[in-house]
Amino acid sequence: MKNRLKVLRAERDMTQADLAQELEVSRQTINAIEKGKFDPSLPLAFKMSTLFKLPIEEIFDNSASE
Amino acid sequence: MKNRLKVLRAERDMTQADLAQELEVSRQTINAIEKGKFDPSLPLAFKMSTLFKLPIEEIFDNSASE
DNA sequence: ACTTAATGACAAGTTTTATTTACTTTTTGT
DNA sequence: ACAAAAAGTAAATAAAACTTGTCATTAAGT
Repeated sequence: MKNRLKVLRAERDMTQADLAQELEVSRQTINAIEKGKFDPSLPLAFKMSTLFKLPIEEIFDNSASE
Repeated sequence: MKNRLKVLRAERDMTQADLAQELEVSRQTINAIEKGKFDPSLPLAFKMSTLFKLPIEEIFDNSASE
């Protein structure tokens, strides 16, 4: 599934490690999600939503369900 | 995590089995999610969102992060 | 050019948890 | 009261999220 994490990080001048720390996951997890290797759990998605103050739908793009 | 699945089903006069079939999961999965036993995967959450034509945030309630 | 920080990738393992299968209980309709 | 449908639950399996560790590549700063 595609996502806008990279951009959202950039807008806030955050590194993958920064984001990982705030979300309490490993840096590799952020990297993997960012690269579309797998999807976050729903709770983690909500955590991102809260952090970025954006609805999940504006962070993740489910079109074509990849 | 709490959710409004039961109500959303009722509004559409759908049974757990009906919903399960539409989402291509087992009926027990729907039941378990509905009862808050666990959360759906993000892809399944999106599928529900599409089916009910509602944002994920209006189906699932993450407040208090239970 | 050199050094460091940041990202990307990946294997392998762990662990959580989503999902299924099977069985029981409750509800609903007649 | 009975039968059938719907909902609930438990145990087991399957799947996938997530970690740790490591290394290679790219970007940024001095």
